[in-house]
Amino acid sequence: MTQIDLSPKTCANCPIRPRAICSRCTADELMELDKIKFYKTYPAGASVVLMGDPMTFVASVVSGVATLSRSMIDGRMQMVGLLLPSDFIGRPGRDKASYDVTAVSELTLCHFHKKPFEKVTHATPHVQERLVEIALDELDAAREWMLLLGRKTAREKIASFLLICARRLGRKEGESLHLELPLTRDAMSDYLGLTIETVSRQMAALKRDGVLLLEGTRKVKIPDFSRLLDEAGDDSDGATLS
Amino acid sequence: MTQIDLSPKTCANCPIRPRAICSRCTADELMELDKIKFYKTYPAGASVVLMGDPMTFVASVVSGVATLSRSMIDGRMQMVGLLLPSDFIGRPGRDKASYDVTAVSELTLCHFHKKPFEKVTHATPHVQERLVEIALDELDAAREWMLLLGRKTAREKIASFLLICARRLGRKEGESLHLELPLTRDAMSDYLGLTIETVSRQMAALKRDGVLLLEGTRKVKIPDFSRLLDEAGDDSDGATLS
DNA sequence: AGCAAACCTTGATCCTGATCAAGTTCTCAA
DNA sequence: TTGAGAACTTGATCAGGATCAAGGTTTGCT
Repeated sequence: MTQIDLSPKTCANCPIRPRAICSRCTADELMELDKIKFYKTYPAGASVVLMGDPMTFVASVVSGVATLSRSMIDGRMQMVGLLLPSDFIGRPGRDKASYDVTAVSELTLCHFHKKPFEKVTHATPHVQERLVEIALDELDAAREWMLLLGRKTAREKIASFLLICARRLGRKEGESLHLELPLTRDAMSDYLGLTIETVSRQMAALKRDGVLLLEGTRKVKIPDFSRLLDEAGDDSDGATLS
Repeated sequence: MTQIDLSPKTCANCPIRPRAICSRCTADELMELDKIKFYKTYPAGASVVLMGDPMTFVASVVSGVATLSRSMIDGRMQMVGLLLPSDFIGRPGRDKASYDVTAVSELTLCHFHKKPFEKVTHATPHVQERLVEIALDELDAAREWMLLLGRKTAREKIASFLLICARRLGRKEGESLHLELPLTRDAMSDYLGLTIETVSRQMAALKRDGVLLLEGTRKVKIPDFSRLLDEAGDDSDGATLS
């Protein structure tokens, strides 16, 4: 039997393997998945799929950042998903994209042809369970996001966004938390249902008030995490960093 | 073997049976589900579960209307889900509610104890598939809703809400479409991220402009469906009623 | 029928975030 | 190194929807 590489890098390529349930896949199942996968790299700004396109694959993000978005006929758009490395793209059982997928930085995806992927997963209960779990995670995120879009002030929206980023991308450095924003101000405005000017102004306000420090435009330091939690106005007791 | 009742009424009680895939459940599976189910009726305004509560059941709506909502410490809240008869409540594999569930009218649920429900579904691929499908449907709805919350004007929000209601609850009567709103103005404002006053004013404006006719406060007639579609500003080609 | 409470409407005013309009700072390629 | 375009900031003004306030209507209970 061929040796299977279970190192983190490979692990991240299989949408089923992340979050430590890799162990539940048999070597045969992993080999089967490895046979039907292929990598593809998109330049920053590239469109991966457009709403309505036939979806012939599922994929997982190897590196880079992608966004999901929906738009109106007149061009107004709203980001509805943010995809970071190890995140899953795709709707098993659906054949059309119901939103646009765009690379916001150079993006490498590990694709799986959809038909054979579904064949592999079809009869594998723990994989189906994992797919339910992925969908429920996304649903929770979407609903948290709805609260943000519907009821939060501009300042709270920015703070909430920083919080979300900090949770996934933040690194503790002594007392304070260091992170590199994955989005431009423009993309942040699409995320938060604001204009770019408001994003810029509120970032400046939070900086002025000592909630954050900026190094250049994308590098952010959070001196006091609980202060940021307050600013975000969240109810969730997520006082912890993963 | 006991006779199984496959009439629509019973069918709607099982979260797996709706949408015409009942046929994929064997008689044994249906019997197993029937053993672990129980009905419960909640008065209008009752809280079904609160965020953070342990969730010991999944359920499906038999009659009435329920809402999912999230709130902030200071009381601001956003509705994040609207549940009508045949809709599914519950997060298989999760043990805590991540939002509040409230009965907005008298509500009857068909509950299934979660543990045995998961046992029944665990080894049944077509049921797992159905659960993925349910979760993806909710996700699509949530993302559509995010576009509404983030980018639509008050008038567009109202029109979009009427559209959603019309699709699920509307009845053709000659040329025009008749429907009874499932929510009060107050609940509509929570749905749409508006205040009750704005909802009231925009309903009045749409009435004044001939987009709708009101009979009392909840009965709505849409004389021209395509007009409503325009007002909603949607991109989706959903020009059809189910 | 009569009353209270919930629900809804309408008006006046205010304020947050959008829009319009320059300017400044990065980034990166030649 | 320099120049061009992208990304970002800042200021002035505007407007959509929130807020405050009052009154009207419906519903349900006794």
